[in-house]
Amino acid sequence: MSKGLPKRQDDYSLWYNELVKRADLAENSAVRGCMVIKPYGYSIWEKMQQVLDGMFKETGHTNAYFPLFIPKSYLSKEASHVEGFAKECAVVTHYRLKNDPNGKGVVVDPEAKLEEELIVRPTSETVIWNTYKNWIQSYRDLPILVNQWANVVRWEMRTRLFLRTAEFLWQEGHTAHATKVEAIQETEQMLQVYATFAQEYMALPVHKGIKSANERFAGAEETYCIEALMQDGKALQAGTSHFLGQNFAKAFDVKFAAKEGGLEYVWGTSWGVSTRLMGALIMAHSDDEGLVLPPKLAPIPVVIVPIFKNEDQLNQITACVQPWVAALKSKGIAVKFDTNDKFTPGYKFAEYELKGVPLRIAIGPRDVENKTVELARRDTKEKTSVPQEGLVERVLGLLEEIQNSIYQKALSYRESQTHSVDDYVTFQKVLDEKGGFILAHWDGTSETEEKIKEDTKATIRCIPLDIDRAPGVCMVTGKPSAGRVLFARAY
RNA sequence: CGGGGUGUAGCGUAGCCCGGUAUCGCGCCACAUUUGGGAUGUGGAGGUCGUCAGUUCGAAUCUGGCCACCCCGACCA
Repeated sequence: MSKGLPKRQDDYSLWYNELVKRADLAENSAVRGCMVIKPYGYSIWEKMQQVLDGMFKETGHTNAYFPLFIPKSYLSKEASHVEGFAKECAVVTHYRLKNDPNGKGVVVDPEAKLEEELIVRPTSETVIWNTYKNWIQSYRDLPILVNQWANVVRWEMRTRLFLRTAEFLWQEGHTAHATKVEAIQETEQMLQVYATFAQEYMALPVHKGIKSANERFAGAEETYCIEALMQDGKALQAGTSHFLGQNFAKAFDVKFAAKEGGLEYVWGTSWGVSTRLMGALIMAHSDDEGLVLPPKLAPIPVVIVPIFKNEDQLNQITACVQPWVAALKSKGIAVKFDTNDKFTPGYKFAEYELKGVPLRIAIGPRDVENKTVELARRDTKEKTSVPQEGLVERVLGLLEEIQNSIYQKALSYRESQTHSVDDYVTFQKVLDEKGGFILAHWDGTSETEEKIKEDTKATIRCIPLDIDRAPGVCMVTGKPSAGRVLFARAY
């Protein structure tokens, strides 16, 4: 049947691509590597933004906006930063077009060459620290707690909808502090914000941890991250929070007069999550029938499908339904009452399943007579006939239960796909046969990490902060290890 | 960026080897009958064959460039 999705088991990445398109989340655009986020997909992103923005404000941050373009010279001021991003920058070299002398459209006007090229921001540390230099004179100006919602461009060689696109949407927080301790606290606080968001809203269990030196953000002293496991056994970095030390302050000469006297460099952090979270959300929960969305992020948490043969029947159903819609709305739950008669109920059932609507209520003449409705859960595919009495409370309870149940399912999947391994042979075997997270000992050197990556394609996702770590010996070199680290093949 | 593959109506495709302007299904439009798991019938509309150039009387078909997408690699907060 052409209407069915490809099966996850047959071809996971085909399943993912098809699901993103068929559920109307996004599609490829005419521009290489850049996607069109469609209304349904964008409304999920908006929900994410709304929740995250609230959490940022709650922790004292305010939004601002910095330029899309960064003078080329800024990027090179922080040595490791430029090294990390130089290979994937889009560059603006001219500012004007003119009519093609051969009469075919327009060409770049060679006389309109920029004195200094502009980089389309791959991230905004440089332009922001250049600005902070002017904002900061004294300890009284600190801390600065700013976030921006923006688009950035990284010229990736191989792109995938939501997971890696040449242009993507994200938020980037950039904070400046008087002390190292305070900056580290900020970094850790925002990591916790991300972890809370992932777990409580996305229903996505994540490990909090610290990146190894190899995987650290270009220009950071320490990179904290949250790591999630997808249904194909691959890991996905879902958010990062960087302690920048004084690196950018030094690069852009940002100093402040300390309370105790004397000039000191400012301490910085930056932290971000992107539309990649959409990819995580899709891959973590969805099944062969389509999307499975957690109620807290679903654009349509509840849909009511009336079943009717004529206007009379629809009117009777509408009379039943209207009070429920109003009551749920007053509790902050958006309900779609789909009275469209161009599609059959069966078609609608399939469509809302594809789109991941968490809870479906069907009501027809039979139900009107018996004072019942049919409730269908997207996550478990359970259908039950229940009395109309107390429906609103039942729906509220069920939404909460679905949210929890999706999380628990993802959590138990992750637990079942997490293995502790002590020797390198078993490590490779588990990786090939099962995938998932592997907790193993590592001697702490970049060389060993590099060797493991070359041998197995697995990387250290993080040095976990939320798992008890006991010393041991490295599975590769036999040298001492401070504790197990989290390995996986990753997106 | 290297290797492999693909590009024909909104979507999925046949035709390509062996040149003569295009097949089928889904979807779309109209009407009728339908509506509790992707309805049925009848009629109808819709195509610069990715794009640019070349060969030819004639190109979806042969040749070359370019573009995009998919898979594998390299790269990748």
